[in-house]
Amino acid sequence: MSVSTPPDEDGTGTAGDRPVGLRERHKRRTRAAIRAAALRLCLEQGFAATTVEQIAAEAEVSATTFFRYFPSKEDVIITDDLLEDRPPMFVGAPPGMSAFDLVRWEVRNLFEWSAGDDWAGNRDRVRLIRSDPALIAAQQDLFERRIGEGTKVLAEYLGRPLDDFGVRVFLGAVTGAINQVIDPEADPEPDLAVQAVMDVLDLLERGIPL
Amino acid sequence: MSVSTPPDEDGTGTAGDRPVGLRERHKRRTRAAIRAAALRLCLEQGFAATTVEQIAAEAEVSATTFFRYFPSKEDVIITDDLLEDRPPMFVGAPPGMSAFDLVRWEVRNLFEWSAGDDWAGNRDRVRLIRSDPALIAAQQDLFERRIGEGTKVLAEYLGRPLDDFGVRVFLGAVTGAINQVIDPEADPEPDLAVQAVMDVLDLLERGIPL
DNA sequence: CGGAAAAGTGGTAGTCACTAACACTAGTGA
DNA sequence: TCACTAGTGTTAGTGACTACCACTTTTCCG
Repeated sequence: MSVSTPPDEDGTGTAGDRPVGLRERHKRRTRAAIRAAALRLCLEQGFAATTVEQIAAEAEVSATTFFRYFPSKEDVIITDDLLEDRPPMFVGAPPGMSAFDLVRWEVRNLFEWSAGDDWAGNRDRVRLIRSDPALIAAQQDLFERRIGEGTKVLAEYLGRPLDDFGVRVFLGAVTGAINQVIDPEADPEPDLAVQAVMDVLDLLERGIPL
Repeated sequence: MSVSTPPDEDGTGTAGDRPVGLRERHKRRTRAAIRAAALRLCLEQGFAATTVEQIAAEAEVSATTFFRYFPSKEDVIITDDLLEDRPPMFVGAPPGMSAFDLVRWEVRNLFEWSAGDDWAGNRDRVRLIRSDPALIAAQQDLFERRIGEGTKVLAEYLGRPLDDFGVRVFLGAVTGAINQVIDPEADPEPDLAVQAVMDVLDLLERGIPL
């Protein structure tokens, strides 16, 4: 059992579900090429100093095409097809856990999952995101949206009404705390990050002694 | 004692500290005029659909001047001179409180303070901010920055090392939870909002029963 | 009081993210 | 093989924001 292997994302097109025609294959390759070009250029020059035109040129497409693949300049960096294809948070968890254990379970899964992928687990990418306020904001945004979904699932799991006050407070507190702790980490050893998150959860569960 | 009266912001220029020359007076009036124009137009047409040129025209200045007063289009709405001039969070609190009581104290002060002001307490403004993702993001940003300052002050107040792990977790949790609760409120009765925040703090202090 | 310095303003031109419309090409499915 | 469709490049445009320059007004000081 455990976490299933992430699908390949490198453009070979052996993964997906239904149609693996020439067209589909080409699209995946282009998408990956744009991502790679963006990361390369942004690491060199910084995100703000890199223009969409440059990225497009490097990936050998037009700027228009860039925007057909990614709705914004930030998106090319923060987006992550792997996570996108994942079910919403907490879905598929074994029943009967406490809210805290449920989060622990989800966090562990998340890290395991992304660690196996070239893009999602890419250290340079993570570092890049932390280096630019626009990227930080965009990621925050994405995070928030996921939490919105998570709230409903969590409420259901716990047998509480949707949009339950306690559930909202819980998730807000957990994610807020995690954000504070994960964000300023200089060197993002993945294992260290997981440990920090677990420490946060322990602290919140037992009550913060302040 | 208690909270001091907010300075006037309406352009009469009887408030500030040192120089109340013609120039300074004019600047305040212009600043207020731009704000008013922006709010009026954005409430009518929505924030996204309102251009800086329109706002500038309505306030009878050039677009260039607009950007001399406000660094971005969002800034004209989310910014708040009152809060800007306030000391950082937690400064001036009576000693010896717990972290939770300290936050309660700060929140109460904050609400009292802003309630007395035309701009900071403006309901339309609050509603407008909630209506547009760009404004929400910008406000979040401002909030985050304030919390950064607050962390240091809080650590010092509690006699802990700066950037203490527990302090960071505490503030992250508190603000994250508050965000979740305050944000989706349809009708922002100020007193209701305060009550919600207090409920959040109680919940976090006692431990969330989940 | 008068005149130089400083501060504020408008206009022009330019960059960059992003969108809409159109014509073109290449994979797809019958 | 032949229409159909999806993907692409080009062009033109909008809107936020910046840099620069010339002009006016306030302030400061001898």
